[in-house]
Amino acid sequence: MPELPEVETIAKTLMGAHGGAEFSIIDREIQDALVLWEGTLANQLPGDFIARVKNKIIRSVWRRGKFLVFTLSKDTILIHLRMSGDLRMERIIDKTGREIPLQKHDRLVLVFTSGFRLAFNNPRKFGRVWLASDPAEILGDLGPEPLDKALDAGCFHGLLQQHKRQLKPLLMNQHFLAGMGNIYTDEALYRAKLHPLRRSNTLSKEESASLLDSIRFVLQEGIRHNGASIDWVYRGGDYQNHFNVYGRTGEPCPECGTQIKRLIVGQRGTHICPHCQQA
DNA sequence: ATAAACGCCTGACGGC
DNA sequence: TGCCGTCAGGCGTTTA
Repeated sequence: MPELPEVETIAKTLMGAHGGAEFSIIDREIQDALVLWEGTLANQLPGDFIARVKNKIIRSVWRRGKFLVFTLSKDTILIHLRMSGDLRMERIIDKTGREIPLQKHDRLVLVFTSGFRLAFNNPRKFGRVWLASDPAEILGDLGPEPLDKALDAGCFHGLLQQHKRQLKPLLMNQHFLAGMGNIYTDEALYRAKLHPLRRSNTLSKEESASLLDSIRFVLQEGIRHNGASIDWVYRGGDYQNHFNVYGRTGEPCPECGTQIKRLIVGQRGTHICPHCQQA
């Protein structure tokens, strides 16, 4: 499910920003970890992972691209939710003293001494968890953060010029730019009035600047709405009610009224206004 | 260098 | 009701 705004929303929630301070994982001590599906661990054996996180304290939570990063008193946990991952911070014991059962597809659980636990639910088993002494081991190859002010229009134009690729797959390549996924890429290209198959090196400086502006706009709007909730994977945000093209095949373009068209680009469902976004 | 094809997994949904 | 194809917010590897 999650792209940059959804991961940002989760990170803020785990810092206590939304559901209240008791759901924060900051300064919580990890009492134990349950590895319910071994494949979840990308670079550790279950026994080694559990031993290394036990009795560690979570000092900070942050996001890089679509990765969630927990800095521990020693070592770092990194989580990528991929398509269907979700995190649940919840009480272990309910008010009547009964233990709350784990859910179907819970793959890994961090148990805190505070009486809460963080469950990593992951139906499709695509998501992964890493443990690293240095987070750069995992994050090192990521492209720039789209919301980082150090990335200016001129710089972005230069990056686009370095490739002769279709815009949409390039923007979704995490080595090129970190955090864009299928939805926000479609929305950004629509807002910039650029066709997803346009070659990246054919953009003018003005078009590159407009694209960067559009990327930032849709990401910031996504964050402001606490992300998007779609289908059976629900996160609590409502940005899905503000999509202009994604999932709106056959509906009128808000700008010109032309029917939104669905095509396949880079093996991904892609939504455009054929009038506003000319090839 | 670029991109298509495929694999990894489970679940929802629509058509028959 | 069940079966079947299609689709799904991601990404790595292989192939062309």
